[in-house]
Amino acid sequence: MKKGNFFERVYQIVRKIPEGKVMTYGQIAKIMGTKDARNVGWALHALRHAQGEPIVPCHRVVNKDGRLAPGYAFGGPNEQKMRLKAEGVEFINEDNVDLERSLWRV
DNA sequence: AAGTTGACGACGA
DNA sequence: CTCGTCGCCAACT
Repeated sequence: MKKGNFFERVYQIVRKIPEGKVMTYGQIAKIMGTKDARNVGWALHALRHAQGEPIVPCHRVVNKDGRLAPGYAFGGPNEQKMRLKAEGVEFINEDNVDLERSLWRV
């Protein structure tokens, strides 16, 4: 049994998010069959200093507010917004993604 | 080894 | 709005 199963699962799911779509931590956690949304964020956090895995579009992962944690984003909340917009994700306002349109539904 | 923290979510008060 | 609590897992101290 592998131990990093949890993280790998998170990466696997996040990697398959198509452009112009986003997923929430809770959504990912639920897909994995757990309620551990905060560890999903932790898995992404780990990517910051260890991109050992293939490219993981962590900017497509948002919290329930439709945005990343203020200040903990890969390069700043502004970076996230700019990046998602560049992929075609619609924003409801300067800080919130239009989850109704851009939430990746399986 | 044991306790605390963390890119979260949801509900209650 | 803030505060507290539970859920669940890995990393950090």
